[in-house]
Amino acid sequence: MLQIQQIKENKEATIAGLKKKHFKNAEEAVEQIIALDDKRRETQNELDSTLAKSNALAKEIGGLMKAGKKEEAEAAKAETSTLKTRSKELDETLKSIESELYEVLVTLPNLPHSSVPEGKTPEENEVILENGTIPTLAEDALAHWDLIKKYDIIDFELGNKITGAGFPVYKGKGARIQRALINFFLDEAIAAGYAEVQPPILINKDSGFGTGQLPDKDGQMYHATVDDLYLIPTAEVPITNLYRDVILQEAELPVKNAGYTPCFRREAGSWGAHVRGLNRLHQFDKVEIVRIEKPENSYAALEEMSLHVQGLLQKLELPYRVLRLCGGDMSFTSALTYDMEVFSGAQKRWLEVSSVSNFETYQANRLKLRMKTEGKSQLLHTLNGSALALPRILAAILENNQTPEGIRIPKALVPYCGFDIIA
RNA sequence: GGAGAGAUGCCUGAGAGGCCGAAAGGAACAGUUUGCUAAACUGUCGUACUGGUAACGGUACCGAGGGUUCGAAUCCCUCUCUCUCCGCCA
Repeated sequence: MLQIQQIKENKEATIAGLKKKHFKNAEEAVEQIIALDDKRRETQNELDSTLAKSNALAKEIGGLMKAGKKEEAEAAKAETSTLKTRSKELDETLKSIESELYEVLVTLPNLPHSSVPEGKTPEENEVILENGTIPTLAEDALAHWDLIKKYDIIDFELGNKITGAGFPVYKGKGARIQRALINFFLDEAIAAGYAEVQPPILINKDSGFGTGQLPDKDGQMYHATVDDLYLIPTAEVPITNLYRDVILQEAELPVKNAGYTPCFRREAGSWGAHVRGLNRLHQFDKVEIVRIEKPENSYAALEEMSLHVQGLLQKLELPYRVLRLCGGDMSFTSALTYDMEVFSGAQKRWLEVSSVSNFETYQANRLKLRMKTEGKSQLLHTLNGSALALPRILAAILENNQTPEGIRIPKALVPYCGFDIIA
């Protein structure tokens, strides 16, 4: 959520930023917010002074009662009733203005960082670097959805039976390589200074609001209605919400957390030709890194996170590229996002495996995540990134490393797997 | 799931209609002092909105939401959560 103060002080920049994000009616929304805020302030001032008067009167009455001046007390009592109705009215007006203001405010996306390229579609994202060699596979190279059948390591049919489409069953070396990847990613994160956390994978509504999944994206989450809980779409949600309503000491910063969780996404309406096999699932595994930073450090932290993710890809010997997302393709809440994509040799396409973002104060404002400096509290910056999501990594490993003898396991992963080939 | 108890500031904990934004202690921070990994003393020490250049004010918040009252942390109702005991159980 954007801060009203900021919108007011930087009206033109706000409108320009919203436009870069392809938000419609930017001017109208900003004008409306400013007008509503003025009205809110005016109403609150009147309410406060009305309440101040009746507080003073109440005190007076108390004094009169004690002094035994009953008649004077009664007279004063009569006076309070008009103040009371007035303050009730004002309170209702204030509440309705506040909720109206909130309704408009939450529709505004975060403003993009100045380095974010103009553009609307994924094609307009900026490729900022490419690393590794694109593998040259044999003509008859198999896509991962064929490889998993050939070696019997992941079973979609079985998952269909148990749950439904998009819930695969990992078997044998398939299951073991999953476990290896999770441990590998967590160990790397810990080595990079992240503290591991294991959060719940069901969250309540407040948490959904805190990171911005609610109210607009509730259709993307599985909802356990009996208890009104949601299955997490990413560990970002529970981990970031650990710091909801928290005021941190400066010395506690930066906060660096990492956590493995399964992630659940309904992916309503997004199934198509490009989502075969492991490319898109309803349930998948991911190690997420989350950071809370002082505003002046957040962009340095973002670069560090990007390098951390790249390091993982290098150790897994996967060819990758890094994109800086354009205004139109960025998420609602992000100020700057890097996407990491690996090249999937048999599908001959890039697959997004990580997304690292700086949200600046956008999440912190809703979370009420602050730091105290010199007696004043200020909002902090939040960042997160996948490090990494498993399915597409696995798809790329399987495809790129296929040989007539079987699938070679990247060296870095062998100690974790306990085998070096899937044959 | 059944029964009981409770929810107060960073923590412990008092407060039982007006003198309470809230005692006291601890923690933390600042200063003074003592020749030293510390003690003593003094001071500061919740959040948000809001008025004011500022000094300094106003309002709201004692789990959440309602109600009674001129006046509620305190009384009433609803909800949520926590703890203890019982039941069930990985």
